[in-house]
Amino acid sequence: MANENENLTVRERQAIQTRKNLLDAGKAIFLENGFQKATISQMIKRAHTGYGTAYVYFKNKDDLLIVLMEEVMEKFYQVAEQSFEPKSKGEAQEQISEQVRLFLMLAVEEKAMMNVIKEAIGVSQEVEQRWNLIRERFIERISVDVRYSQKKGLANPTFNPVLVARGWFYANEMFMWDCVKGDNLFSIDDVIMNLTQLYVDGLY
Amino acid sequence: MANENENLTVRERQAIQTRKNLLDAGKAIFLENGFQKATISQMIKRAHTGYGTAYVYFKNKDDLLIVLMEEVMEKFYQVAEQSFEPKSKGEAQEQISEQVRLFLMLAVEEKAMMNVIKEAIGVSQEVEQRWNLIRERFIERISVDVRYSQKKGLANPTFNPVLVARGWFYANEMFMWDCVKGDNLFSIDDVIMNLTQLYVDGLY
Amino acid sequence: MANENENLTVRERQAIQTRKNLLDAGKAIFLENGFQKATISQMIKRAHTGYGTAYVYFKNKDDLLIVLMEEVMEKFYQVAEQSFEPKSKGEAQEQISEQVRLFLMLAVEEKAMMNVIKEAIGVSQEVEQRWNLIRERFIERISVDVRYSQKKGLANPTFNPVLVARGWFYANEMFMWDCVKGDNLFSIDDVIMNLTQLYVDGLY
Amino acid sequence: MANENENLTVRERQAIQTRKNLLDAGKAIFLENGFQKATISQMIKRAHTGYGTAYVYFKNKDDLLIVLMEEVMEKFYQVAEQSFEPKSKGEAQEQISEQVRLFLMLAVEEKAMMNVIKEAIGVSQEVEQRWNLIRERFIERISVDVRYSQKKGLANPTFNPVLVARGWFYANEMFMWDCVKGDNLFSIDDVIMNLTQLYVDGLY
DNA sequence: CATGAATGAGAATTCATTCAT
DNA sequence: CATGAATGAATTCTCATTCAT
Repeated sequence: MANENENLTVRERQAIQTRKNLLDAGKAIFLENGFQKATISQMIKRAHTGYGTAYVYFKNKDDLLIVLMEEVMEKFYQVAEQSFEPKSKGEAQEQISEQVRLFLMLAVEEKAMMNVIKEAIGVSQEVEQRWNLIRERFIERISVDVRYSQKKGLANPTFNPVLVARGWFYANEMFMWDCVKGDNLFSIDDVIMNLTQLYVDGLY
Repeated sequence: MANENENLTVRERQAIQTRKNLLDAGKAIFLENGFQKATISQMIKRAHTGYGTAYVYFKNKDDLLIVLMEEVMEKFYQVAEQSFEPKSKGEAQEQISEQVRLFLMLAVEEKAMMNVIKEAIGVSQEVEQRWNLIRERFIERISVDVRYSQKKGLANPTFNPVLVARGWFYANEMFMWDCVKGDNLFSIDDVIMNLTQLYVDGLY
Repeated sequence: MANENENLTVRERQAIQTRKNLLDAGKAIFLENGFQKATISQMIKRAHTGYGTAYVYFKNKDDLLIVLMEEVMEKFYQVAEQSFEPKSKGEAQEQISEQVRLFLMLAVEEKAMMNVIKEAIGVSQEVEQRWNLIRERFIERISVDVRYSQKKGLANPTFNPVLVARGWFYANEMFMWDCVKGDNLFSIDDVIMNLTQLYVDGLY
Repeated sequence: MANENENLTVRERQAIQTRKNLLDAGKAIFLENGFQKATISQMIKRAHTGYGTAYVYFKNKDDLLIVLMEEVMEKFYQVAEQSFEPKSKGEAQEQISEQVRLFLMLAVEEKAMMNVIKEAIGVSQEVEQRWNLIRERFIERISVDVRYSQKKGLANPTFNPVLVARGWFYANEMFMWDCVKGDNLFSIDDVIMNLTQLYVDGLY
């Protein structure tokens, strides 16, 4: 506990704090202005650091957002990582349904940040690449679940798990962006029900 | 003499030609440099017109791309507009499969232009909005097909046609961007087969 | 018809004027602040043009200075281009002496600008290259004179005209920079006398 | 000799080593990147020292280069300091010729470093001043030689030794920079021969 | 002796767009 | 219908140097 800090010199602790200040300030500025309009100037001003300091810790604006993005996505990973060991089609549907709900809810909770991220994905090569990595991680996890269900004789074994996982995630991701955008044309529950049912009916 | 009419006609013809030159030059420049790096300068230079001329025909760079985009999407609309009146689940699967194939093939054919469009969607509000409109048009058309199948007793009537159509299109669209990106991890045929089967098995 | 031409000419005339304004302003700013400290901002401000305008006419600060430099060097070229057709060693010494005098006088006259140029040569690759070109032009001209004297039997024919011309110009150039620098340790007349005598005694 | 080090405390020895590391690293970095692109960062990294350490030993980047420059110039001084006591014009020409050869050869040997120095002279006031000092030292030495020859009745006594020495060194210096630049348009031997002959024929 | 976190000045530059001709 | 000279906003990112530890 206290040991952790004892291992660090005063200098190191200050450095960590400075980085954190920058991250916090960056997040606030991004949320206020969006990705493109946000400037490093604003951030260092709010973090009470010097101009060069930001560049000690982050290569540039994109880089800072990526760190923030990973932080947010951490929560999503936890949802994706949930154990999935259904014993029947019914159980599968229930669990998948629940996972989709958590996924969308999380997105809605982090709505503001997700919108910044979406903007950044379109604008910054680097951020887009990072998002693709994140996506692949989700798809990979879903593939495992599909394979599990196939092995257990619950899911149609003729499907290619990777392609199914990919298609399934794509639909979810796009609905997620819809939810985040805010002009909610549909109830989230309707989306979940229809989406899951179609998937489960098709796959299982 | 019919001089006046002929003069007007000549003028009109010149105008049409100028517009076409601009469009052709614009397309070439977009394909060479991508959306952001492309400049109006380059375009008017290649079209052998003056700076201001481009603005006679197009509101701005985004506007020019949108015209180009609509031109390309016209072909896609034709695929979407194909009659869909299956008499059995088998026929449905066959027809949907074929439609997906045409959709993806078209995208691959127009690969270069689709990549420019993708870039522009991320960067330009206007283009993004236009793309959303295009997307809605596709989804609308699919909804009609779903409803038809439900009415005919082929498709599960408990599904919300709009949500199903949307989810289905989202998956297709994302795979389309994958195909267009070029690092083809999967065979298009595998994608089509798995995607269609899952959809048809789930819906019908 | 004539009107159209006049309109075009008006435009062109304005453009030429704008360019001239920029050049004049640029020169003034360079003289006031030196090469490195001078900024395009200051120049456009003094020329009463917009920021972008400067970049319509000049690629960058270096480019603008090069134009100014060529303007100044034009006067030097005229000295170098003077006819040189001595009939005796005495005449040669007299003419060379006179040329060196004009060369150094000119440099002293344009002292301020020459100092800017010297600074720029050290700092900007482009300017340095341009200066090398200018130098070669002088050396080339001197070579011609040396060859003339050799042909006339006045100068020692065993010397390589190009190398002699180069060495001779180098010494002159360096003394020129000394004169321009201002801490005149020597009288210009002494420099001319000694330099020319050594050269003429050696070569003729 | 080894005593010198034995007299030093561990601390002092470490300090000397650190300084040497910095100097070596600095030289390597300068040679790799040129003067302007070289950064202190790179140097301290390669020398395995901390940021501040470099500033314990050197006032700044220019200062470090000056130390390196003096080291290189030391060899040149030795050439300049060679005894010069010719008994005839022939001997003078021979000795001067040899000195020029050594001078140019040395420059070519240290080509890489000389190029860095040239860049630095143009960019840094401090380095330029130091170079001027070095130059004066050479000129001073040559003046002594000229005076010696005049006293011995070998050289024309009407010449101002200081001005002759200066002109002579200027020509040599400039040819030296040419040799160092690398696009060798002339054979070094031709340069030496022509240059020396002109000088000796003129002066003696 | 050694360190390294923090600093901050500041000039260049682009290109879509306008509007007078 | 066509032109093209003029505009100008606004952020980036570097790196030598300092000084508290």
